[in-house]
Amino acid sequence: MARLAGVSQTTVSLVLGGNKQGIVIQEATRDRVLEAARTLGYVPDPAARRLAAARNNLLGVFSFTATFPTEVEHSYYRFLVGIEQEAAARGYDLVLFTGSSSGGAGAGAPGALDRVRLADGCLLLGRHVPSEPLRRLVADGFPLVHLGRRDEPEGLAWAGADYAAASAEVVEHLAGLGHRRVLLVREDDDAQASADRQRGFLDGLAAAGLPAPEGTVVRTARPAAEIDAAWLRARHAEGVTAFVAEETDTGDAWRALTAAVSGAGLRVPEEVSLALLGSPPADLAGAPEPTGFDIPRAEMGATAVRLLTDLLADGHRPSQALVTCAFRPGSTVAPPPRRASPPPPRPPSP
Amino acid sequence: MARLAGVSQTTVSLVLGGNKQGIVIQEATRDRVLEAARTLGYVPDPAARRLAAARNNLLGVFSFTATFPTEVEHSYYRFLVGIEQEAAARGYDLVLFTGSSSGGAGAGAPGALDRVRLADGCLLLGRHVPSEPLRRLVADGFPLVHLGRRDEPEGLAWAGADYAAASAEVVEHLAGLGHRRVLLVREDDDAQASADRQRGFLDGLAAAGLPAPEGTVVRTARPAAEIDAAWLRARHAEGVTAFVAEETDTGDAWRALTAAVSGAGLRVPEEVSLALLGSPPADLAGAPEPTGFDIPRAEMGATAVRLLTDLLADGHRPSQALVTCAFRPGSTVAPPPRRASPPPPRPPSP
DNA sequence: TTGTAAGCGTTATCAC
DNA sequence: GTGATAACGCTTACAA
Repeated sequence: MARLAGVSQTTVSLVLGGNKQGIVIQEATRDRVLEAARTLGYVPDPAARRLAAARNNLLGVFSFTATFPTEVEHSYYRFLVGIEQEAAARGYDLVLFTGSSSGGAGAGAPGALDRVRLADGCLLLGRHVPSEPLRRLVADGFPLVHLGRRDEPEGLAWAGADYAAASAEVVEHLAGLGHRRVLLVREDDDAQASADRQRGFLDGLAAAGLPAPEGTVVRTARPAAEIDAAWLRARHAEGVTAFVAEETDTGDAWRALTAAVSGAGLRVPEEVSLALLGSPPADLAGAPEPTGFDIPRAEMGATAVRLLTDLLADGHRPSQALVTCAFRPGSTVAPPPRRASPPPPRPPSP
Repeated sequence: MARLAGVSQTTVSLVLGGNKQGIVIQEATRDRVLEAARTLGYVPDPAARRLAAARNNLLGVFSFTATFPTEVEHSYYRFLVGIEQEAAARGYDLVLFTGSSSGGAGAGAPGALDRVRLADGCLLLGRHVPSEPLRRLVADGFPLVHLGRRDEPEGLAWAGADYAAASAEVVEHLAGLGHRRVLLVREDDDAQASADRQRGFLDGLAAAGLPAPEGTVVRTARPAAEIDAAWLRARHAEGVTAFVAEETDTGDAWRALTAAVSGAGLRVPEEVSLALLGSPPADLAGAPEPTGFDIPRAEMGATAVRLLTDLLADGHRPSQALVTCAFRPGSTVAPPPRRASPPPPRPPSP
């Protein structure tokens, strides 16, 4: 203990700790403590600190899949960039709770989530955060911020991307170019992110005064199998001039779409326009840049940290923040070819 | 407290905690405690248990550059993959010290390194870890493991890649193919990793019975400027048939080399062979795969964690581990063209 | 301005 | 087997 190096324990705590009480300490004493601490390399024990004061300047990061999966592009890397920066700027260190990594106790393990109580507050990552343990944490008033929209446990704070607005913007861009029939290809799951995109897509259609007949939104669990050249040619023949895919974990929807178009022998963007609600998968890095929007992951991470530290500081009630996604012009969209403006007279095949 | 719900505190701890002592507890009591805990939604406070147990199951990760730079390829990502997995498997959480991120206190800030003491032990990342603060930590017996070889403070444990052996292997591969004159292009710094590669390179030359005349190792601080088409043509004219570059943070050496070769109008591998001691930069992903070796970063991370937890567990003295790098055949190496086998008769330009 | 003492919620060591 | 009781290292009234 640094107390050996001069003064008393209280003083040490006052000097090294926040000294929220505004107690005045002699410059000399202060320096003596600092000096001693440096000499001994003394650091207050976070656990003890947290136990006594309920605060230790540690922010937790908990994800229900490995935080660092083998494949970079499937990871939370971009989020962490922002999280780390913002946390550092605010004087917090990060605790990565590994509860859910393969080999670990597993996210389902009872108490896995409870470990986050070691930190002052915690960031939650991932689509599939189990509700039950979460609910208790929230009920206990433990400061939590989820990365991504999440309505589930009421009162949970979150920082999400405004997929809806960005998706609407893409659709309106398409409409402005003259497209009248636009299709959305999405995953067949219930993720909030997918739902938001679909809502934005439909809103965009509505805003542009375009109809959204049956079949405008295509849900598929296996894009590679269902979205093929024949399918695409059929839709194109029906008068569809633009296809929109959502970004998925695997990027399969977009991959299937581009493959189908080239399989159908159609040129992009001269004959068909393609848009992607998110970023393209890494392995398509060489291909022409898709029109769509970028998910501001780093900014979302930073925003989440800001939300969390605000929560910690003034005990405000949990709030939520929507971060704007930047429109990406890309080069896969153009005005539709003349003949396709109105739906062709030939009756659509059932 | 669950003690209200039946029995005593000790019993609760025994039931809910690990019960390492192997103490036997009545089934009935046990159930009563479990039941009560569930009813009250009671969860042992992790901070308290860690305080009492004098261990907090936290492994530190400290780097002197931001742990998550904006560009993925410049990051410690691959290391973290292994670190996270192994830590999780062993029941440890990770503390990411943000001390060195932009916006933070800065790595140079006094006491920045001392903060790691809040963890049970710490992993050190990065080439340029300052020695002085480190030395004290080591002297105090704080469990530390450096990622990468490091002789500096005696008694520091490390987990490194066997660059020397892998580099030698690459050179011998080249020699086996018939190359007699091979050059190494390396950075002009004093990193251990560079030194190891150079040593392995020279060892490989020696093992193959090849000479290493002056100029065999080219040190350059600005590869892009010095390694150009003219330079390469000159070396080639002198009889050099293979060029080896080390992997650097920026990948510049390799990038310069490949650019110089194509600038000189030489075909790879028909006219010149190229090898890379490490992995190619991400932006060259589309190019033919360089012959060389892969740095087993994830495995290094996992090994480091293993070393560290061993240190924690049985208090063994710090040890070091060398992880083998896998040879990567690639497609940038082939036997040298006939005429170049012996150095050409024409005198080398000075 | 500085020191004293009482917890914070567990775990560990003993008697019972 | 189970229950007191003393740490664990710190913060925070409160006393000096």
